[in-house]
Amino acid sequence: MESPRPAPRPVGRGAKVREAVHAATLAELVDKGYAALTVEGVAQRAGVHKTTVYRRWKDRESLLVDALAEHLAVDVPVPDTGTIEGDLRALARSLVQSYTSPTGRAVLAAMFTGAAGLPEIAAAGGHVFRDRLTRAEPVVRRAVERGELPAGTDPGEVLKTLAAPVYLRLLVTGDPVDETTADQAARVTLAAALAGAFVPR
Amino acid sequence: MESPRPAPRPVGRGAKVREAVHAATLAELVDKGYAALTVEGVAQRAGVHKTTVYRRWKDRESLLVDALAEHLAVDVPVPDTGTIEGDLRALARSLVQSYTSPTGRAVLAAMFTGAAGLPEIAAAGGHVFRDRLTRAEPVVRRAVERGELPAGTDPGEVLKTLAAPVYLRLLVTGDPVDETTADQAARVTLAAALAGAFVPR
DNA sequence: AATCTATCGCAACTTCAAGTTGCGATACCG
DNA sequence: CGGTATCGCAACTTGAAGTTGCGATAGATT
Repeated sequence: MESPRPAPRPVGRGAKVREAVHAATLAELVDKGYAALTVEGVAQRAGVHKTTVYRRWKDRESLLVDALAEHLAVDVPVPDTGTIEGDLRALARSLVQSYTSPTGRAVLAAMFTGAAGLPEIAAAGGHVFRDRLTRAEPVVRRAVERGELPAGTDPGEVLKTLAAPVYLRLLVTGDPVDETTADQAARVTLAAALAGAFVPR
Repeated sequence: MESPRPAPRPVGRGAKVREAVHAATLAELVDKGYAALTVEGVAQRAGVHKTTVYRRWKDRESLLVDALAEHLAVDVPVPDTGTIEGDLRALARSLVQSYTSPTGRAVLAAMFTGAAGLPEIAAAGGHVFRDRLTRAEPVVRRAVERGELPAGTDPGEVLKTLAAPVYLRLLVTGDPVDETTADQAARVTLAAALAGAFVPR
């Protein structure tokens, strides 16, 4: 019990600045892309001076990591439709949806195709993926318990197979991605799972 | 029949310079990565002056595109083992192998995770993928003709499904990629194909 | 309402790589 | 052995990253 105010003045005008800069960062990411994103541009869009940005964030990378982390800090609900087919479809469609908005595309590009050599951002991307995958694993486990899928089916492998075609199109081929893509991914994954292709030999 | 020498002096010492700069570009890509790749660094490693590089290539992007294109201009043999299972396995293993060398990783990173906002490089990456996919389509068609796979099976979808897990691990999750990954991808793809999951509804 | 203090705006600065230019030197081709 | 294209070299411009010191401002405290 040193002082009655452990936080001297953590929230003042600073909160608004922080928010404005985050929003401006994502907006610039959408407009210009990662390579052409400049701190001065972000600052101007946020109605803030460049030095203010550098006082709150160490460098451009820290700013990016912070903005992306905040944008990704949304809880994605895990479906439970009662059948594995419905759940896989819902998961795939949810994945597609999160990357079809302009902001979603920009965030994806920044995480996986923009930040080469920036370990923190790449790590953040991998972490987000792993986290969502872990949270979705019960979908597969429930299906195994219901007897829909063979015992021993590896949840992680199933979900990676579900997500892989979506990321392939987004990052590699550049093909359009829509609900059809999601449904086809679910169809393929379900067929393979039913055939026991995800049970370790 | 204007002049007996349509090419005044296209190949002189220039060829050696070109080769040296290409090699140095890939080497720097491996050592420093795309973000930290500087034209001056490439020039020094190639034993050449910076201006010489700029005389042959318009800018850093052109240099990258050229070096990557040359590195990727190798004909990948299309397998024909007699069974679709053997062919899929061979294709997947070949894909894995091409990205497990240090140079392979560096090239992959430059194409898909390094050159955001550099349309030419991204387009080159997509083009390479599409080309190899087209050249591998006969593998699926032969399997359909042999009666191994259902009639109407979409070759492109099969091959994308085969490649997708490999790219997912390389670009998104960062999981290790080896023959096991390739074999599992082939296993899953084959199971789905046998179940008719690649026949348009 | 007056004041105190952390935060912000501003301008000037350093550093570094991209890309350019002009000129002198050199290596290749005939 | 001479001619010409190519290369080395040095000096330059440009633009963004990141830094520093000082004066101005807004928020919380009394």
